[in-house]
Amino acid sequence: MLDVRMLCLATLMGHEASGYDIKKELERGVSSGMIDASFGSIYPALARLADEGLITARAESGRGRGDKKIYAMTPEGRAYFLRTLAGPMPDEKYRSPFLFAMLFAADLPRDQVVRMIDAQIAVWEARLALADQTLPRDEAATGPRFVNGIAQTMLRAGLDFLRRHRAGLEAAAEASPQPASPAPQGARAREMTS
Amino acid sequence: MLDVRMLCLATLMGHEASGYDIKKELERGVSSGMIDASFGSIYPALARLADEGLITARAESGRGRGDKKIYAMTPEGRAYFLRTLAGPMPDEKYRSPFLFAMLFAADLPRDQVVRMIDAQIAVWEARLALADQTLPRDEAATGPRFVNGIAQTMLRAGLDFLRRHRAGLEAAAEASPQPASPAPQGARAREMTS
DNA sequence: AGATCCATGTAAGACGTTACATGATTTG
DNA sequence: CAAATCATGTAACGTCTTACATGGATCT
Repeated sequence: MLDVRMLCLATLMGHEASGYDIKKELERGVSSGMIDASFGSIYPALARLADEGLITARAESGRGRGDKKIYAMTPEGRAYFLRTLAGPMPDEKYRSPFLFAMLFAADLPRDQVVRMIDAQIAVWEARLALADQTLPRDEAATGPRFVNGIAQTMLRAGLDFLRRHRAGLEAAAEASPQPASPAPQGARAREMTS
Repeated sequence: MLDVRMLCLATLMGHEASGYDIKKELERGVSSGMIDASFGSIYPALARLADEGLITARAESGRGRGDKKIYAMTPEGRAYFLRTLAGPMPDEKYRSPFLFAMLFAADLPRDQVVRMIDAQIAVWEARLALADQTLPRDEAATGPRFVNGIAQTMLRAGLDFLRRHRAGLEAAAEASPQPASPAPQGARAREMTS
């Protein structure tokens, strides 16, 4: 599980929505960055879910913009969703191009490594800001608050680490200046270890 | 990038290997948990990379077990790999069934939530143990050390958070006991938590 | 002797993205 | 009026997994 179907159902657990709405919530919601889905997968998924009776479709037209299909959970849908959450879940997967690239930091020019770290800091800071802003003081939303909390905690730890090591690299660069750019072959960045 | 091709090249950056070897290193290596690949994608990828001249194939037979194809980087392969690392990278994606499920903690029976947290603690503890053990005191391997370091830092932060909240849930359960709903199922292992 | 590991590969199918096709409405 | 946003859908394509097909070697 944890496919487009579940993503759609998850959104509809909160409130009814159209395919378009769901896409937007996945982009700028609590789970943004975690998972994403495109229209090409959302629309067929919604059609199939409606077929199976897990959600209902209601057409809304005339008002403001044109035709719009609004989907809502059925009791069977809710049951199915919660049952699936209780069932076996696939392993988590953290797919990070940044960490992958950093594995080869020693083979890359130091200034490129610094640039990558800066970029990652920016990404995580943005994610942290999103988490701060996404969840107001809604006491009832324990689930989202929990997820936001753990995300913030881990992001802050990661950012700390990055900032400390970035500073270390800068210092090392001043101690032994290294010409920038593409593959001077012998050069190795060294004092990352802390 | 960050597909099977890059995964194979990444492994071969370190040392020559067969398809089988690569699979195993991806399973129990630094990047395990981050990315995985199956034989069905590795073997074709290696064949294509050899076709393109980015790696060489050498057959090794007779010794011990039967036929085995050992692949090794070419200079072009190395250049291609590093060039790709320097190029544009896709966004990171953290796909966590656990966090996804926790978004709906309020809709799930409390003991199921506790069980999920315990399971996640076990997973992260295992990952942490792997990180501790994976990297010896190899001073030269700055990249892997960096990646391991940040992984440990973030995992420890996450584990802290989970343990604190698990304790909070237990306390709440004693204050207002709530029966388990869907399937009582039986006893559950509990001693993993530390 | 049977299970498990080593070792390679192919084929079918799941799942998702990008690009295409279409059209109304709002905003600058 | 042009551009962006709202809104839905289909088709082609890519990528990866699962299952299949095969066979030798090692361990119990």
